[in-house]
Amino acid sequence: MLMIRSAKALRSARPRFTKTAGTLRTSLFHNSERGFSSSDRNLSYKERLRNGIVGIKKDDAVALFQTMIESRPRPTVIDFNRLFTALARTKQYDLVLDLCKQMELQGIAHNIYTLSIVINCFCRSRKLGFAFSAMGKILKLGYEPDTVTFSTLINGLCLVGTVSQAVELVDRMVEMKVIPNIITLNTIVNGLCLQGKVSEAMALIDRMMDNGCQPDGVTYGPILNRLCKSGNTALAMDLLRKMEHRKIKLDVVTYSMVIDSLCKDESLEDSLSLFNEMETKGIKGNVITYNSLIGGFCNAGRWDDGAQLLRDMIERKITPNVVTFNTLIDSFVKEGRLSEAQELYNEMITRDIEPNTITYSSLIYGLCMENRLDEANQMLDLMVSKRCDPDIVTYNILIKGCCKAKLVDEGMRLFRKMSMRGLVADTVTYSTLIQGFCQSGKLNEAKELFQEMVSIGVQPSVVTYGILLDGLCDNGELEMALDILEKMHKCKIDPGICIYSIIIHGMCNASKVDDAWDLFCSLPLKGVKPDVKTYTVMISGLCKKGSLPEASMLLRKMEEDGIAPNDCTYNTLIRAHLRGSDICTSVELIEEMKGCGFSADASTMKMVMDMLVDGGLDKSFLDMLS
DNA sequence: GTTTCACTGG
Repeated sequence: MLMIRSAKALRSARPRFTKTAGTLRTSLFHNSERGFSSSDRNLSYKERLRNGIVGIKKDDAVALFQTMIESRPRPTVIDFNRLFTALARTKQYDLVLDLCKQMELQGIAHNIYTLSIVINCFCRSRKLGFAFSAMGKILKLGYEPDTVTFSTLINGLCLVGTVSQAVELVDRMVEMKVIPNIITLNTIVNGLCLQGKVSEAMALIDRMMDNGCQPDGVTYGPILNRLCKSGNTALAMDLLRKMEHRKIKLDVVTYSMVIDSLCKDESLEDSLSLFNEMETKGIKGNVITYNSLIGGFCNAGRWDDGAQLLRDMIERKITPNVVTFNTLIDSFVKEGRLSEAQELYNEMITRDIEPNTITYSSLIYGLCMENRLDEANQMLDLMVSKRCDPDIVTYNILIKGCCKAKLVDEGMRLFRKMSMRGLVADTVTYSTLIQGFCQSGKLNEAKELFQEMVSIGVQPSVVTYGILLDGLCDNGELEMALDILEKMHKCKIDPGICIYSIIIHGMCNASKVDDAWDLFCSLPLKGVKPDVKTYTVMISGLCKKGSLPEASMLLRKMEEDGIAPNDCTYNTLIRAHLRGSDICTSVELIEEMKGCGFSADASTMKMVMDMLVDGGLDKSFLDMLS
């Protein structure tokens, strides 16, 4: 793999940097993210503020505040502002507002900084009215609102989605001779992006640049994110180049967004070259960059390269996390490589990475695919014992596994177990079980379950209806299927082409090919466009009725309508013509099918073999098929 | 000395 080779070459070109365990530990203890110990509480508030209050927890903050209030001489408002800022950074806005009020009641007055913090907290809590009141208080107290005060309020307006008012406020601040700065601009750009107004955001930046304001990485972040999330990867790439051209420093986050977007677009080669470009500039990929790449490789069917990337990141001291392993495990499982997925799970445990619900659900899915239901159930017990709660997806996977193994009663047992654990069955749960009952020929149970979901207010989806109608048709209850179709019309549920295909199929199976044909012909009037499945089902019905010329004509019509036949369409027609001993047309159809890149399926091959044995076909026919 | 803005993975 080219990329990995080049990554290795890069690595050897850079100086190695190894942190010892000792320095790591020291740096950890400098960090105030840990809680306060009892000895901390004996420190003076000044020392505590100085020791660092980053990431302070609620209880510690309240205790510290209490100490400050009781201290004599009183701390200055500046010290309180420090505490409030730290708390606001942990998003505890209500607590900040509460403590601000208490401080005031203790006779310590707000200054303009405190009021800016208060405005920010109100804005972040989407309480714009109170934020503007605080602004009024600033004016009443004779303070002059500055760029920060205005920017904070502008951000508040952007957060509630009134970006036009935010822009008006910029005009107001300019009138008041307060100069907007880069943060004011970034705030407005973000506000525009929140509203999906990417073009306006870009235009604003250009206008600002004309006025001598230089954008930074923050300016473009929301735009780039928006472009990537809306699938405009090419535009995101263009913007990345524009940023480079404008000499804006790019970081790993910026690159990762575009790399992820390229991976999602299945442009793996482009994402790899961007990754290499980033690393060549000395910007090292992080776990998120690697997770995107691993996902991209797995999606492209390059599972082993994905696993190799995991090795590569470990070697480079980029620590994989639960997402890394989940991506690989899920991908290996879906490819039927369960044992490798299980090895990855074991490696997670070895590396002290805690599996989560997604990890276990993937493994349970893998076991279900192999009909290893006992082990799947054991896995469920294992995750519960490890305090990892199964969710509705986990249960849906297991229930589907039961139904697939024709153990629908076992599926019902899980359904009840799940409900007892407080999980509410959803449309997927009910649909799966209804399908299980239908496939076991237990139509009454299927109907009852359908009734139950409707009566408790779980909305059946088109998929649910499809499953039920298919089950009814397959079990000789076409009339009831038609009744339900009627009900769907009455309830204004758009059946969609899948449902019509199922009904047409049911009609053909019930030897009502003429009814099926009428329904088929009425589809355009209903505004529904037949797809390849609808055509194939109808062709199959005509063949069954013995109307081979009509069936062949329908093949031509679907091509005219721009619907490409698939292998199933061809095989259906070929078998029908073989059955009718029309060897000539069969040969023509086979040639045509081969030209489309399809081949004879198992039942066609079986029919050919049988006919060879009976002498109904020449041996040369077989050569043509291969 | 204290206040404002942003972005990445399942």
